[in-house]
Amino acid sequence: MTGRPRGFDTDEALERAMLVFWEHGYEGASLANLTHAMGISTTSMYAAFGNKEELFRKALARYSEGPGGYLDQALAEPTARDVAAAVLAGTIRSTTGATSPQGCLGVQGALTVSDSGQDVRDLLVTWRDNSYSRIRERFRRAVEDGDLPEGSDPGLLARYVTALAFGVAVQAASGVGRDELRAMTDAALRAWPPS
Amino acid sequence: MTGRPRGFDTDEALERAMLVFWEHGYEGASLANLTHAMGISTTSMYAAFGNKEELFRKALARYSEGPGGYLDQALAEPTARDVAAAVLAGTIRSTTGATSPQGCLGVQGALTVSDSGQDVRDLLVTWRDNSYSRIRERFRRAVEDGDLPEGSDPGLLARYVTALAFGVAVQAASGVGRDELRAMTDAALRAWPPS
DNA sequence: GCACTTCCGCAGCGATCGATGCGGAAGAGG
DNA sequence: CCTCTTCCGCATCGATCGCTGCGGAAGTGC
Repeated sequence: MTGRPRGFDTDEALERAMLVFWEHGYEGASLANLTHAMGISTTSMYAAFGNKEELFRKALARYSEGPGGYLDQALAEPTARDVAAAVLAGTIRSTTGATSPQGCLGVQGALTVSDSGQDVRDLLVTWRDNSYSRIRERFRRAVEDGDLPEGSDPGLLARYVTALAFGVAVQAASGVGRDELRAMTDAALRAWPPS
Repeated sequence: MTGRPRGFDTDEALERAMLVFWEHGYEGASLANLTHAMGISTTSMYAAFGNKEELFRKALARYSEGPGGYLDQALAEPTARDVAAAVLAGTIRSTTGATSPQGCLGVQGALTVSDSGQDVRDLLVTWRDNSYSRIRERFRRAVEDGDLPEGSDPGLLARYVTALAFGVAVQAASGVGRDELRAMTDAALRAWPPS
């Protein structure tokens, strides 16, 4: 038997949940907030997503492919400079959108947590480290290609780009505007690559 | 009449509370965590500090004068380059200490909050903006002094330094080591000032 | 020693946290 | 229409949240 079909759109509900987590963080978003925004009851949420932590994991995955999808495209840019520029431009666009929360879910989702939230904090630490590692590997390839000066440290350059990106995310979360951040990263990139 | 004197050291208790807020954030630190670390009962905490939010405000003030005190000294450096270098060095030292929590209280204390924590979030937004503004004013003076090239944008340079500092704070909170961050900021400063 | 003030441990406040059990409603297959 | 499966609104769970009233203990000034 097939049974009664679900009465709401799972993707739509997950999108709404992602936005709430993005704005309030994992622990700052209560189930009441989430289910209200998703338009479903707590029962339906548990049946469809498991529990709050699983919901967050799925929301983070959706974030990575949606608002955070610029990273994939940035890594495909032809030169290391273009990669750095695309990462920073994407970060600024995503963290200062007019129709979405300010800042980056991967940064502000769970930078600090209570004793019971350590798993989610670790998840985001891994998420940020994964972003760093992918950029570092891309720069390593750029060195091999002769695109970056011989002897360049891919790890150092990736730390630099991610530090700027995370710094942008913090400032965006504080309300700093898109144009001002863009002017700042433009200036930083004029001195690319740092040595 | 004088009455019975307080049975604990207020400064010591505030120091302990600051460390708990630093590690877990404002909302991630429960009263049970705080009072246990402070070694006092909730009653004593309320009598001495008012309530949780007031305790946080006092802890933040203590942080600004203690672990965050490097900013004052950095602004007194003779050149803009030295100011930038001292800000970044101080940030790294403070966010990667072996005996204190990783990261920066002003960043991770309340980057995102629940509905009831907006006041504390705004407090930290103001705290970060104040740091930015002081650096900007210092750079403005550096331009007047001829220490920075004519036409330099003090606001842009201050955004750059604070973005790096906040980026360092996020990475330190993720467990990135002191030496690696130091190498990164050293490289960034070799291209100072960005234009 | 006495009177008086303040401190602080205990117990518990109402509210909210994440998470569930129950049972009628709703839709699918025969 | 009937049966069976699934969905989901309602009520509520125990735990924890920030916070406070009570009252004995403790220390101070006379």
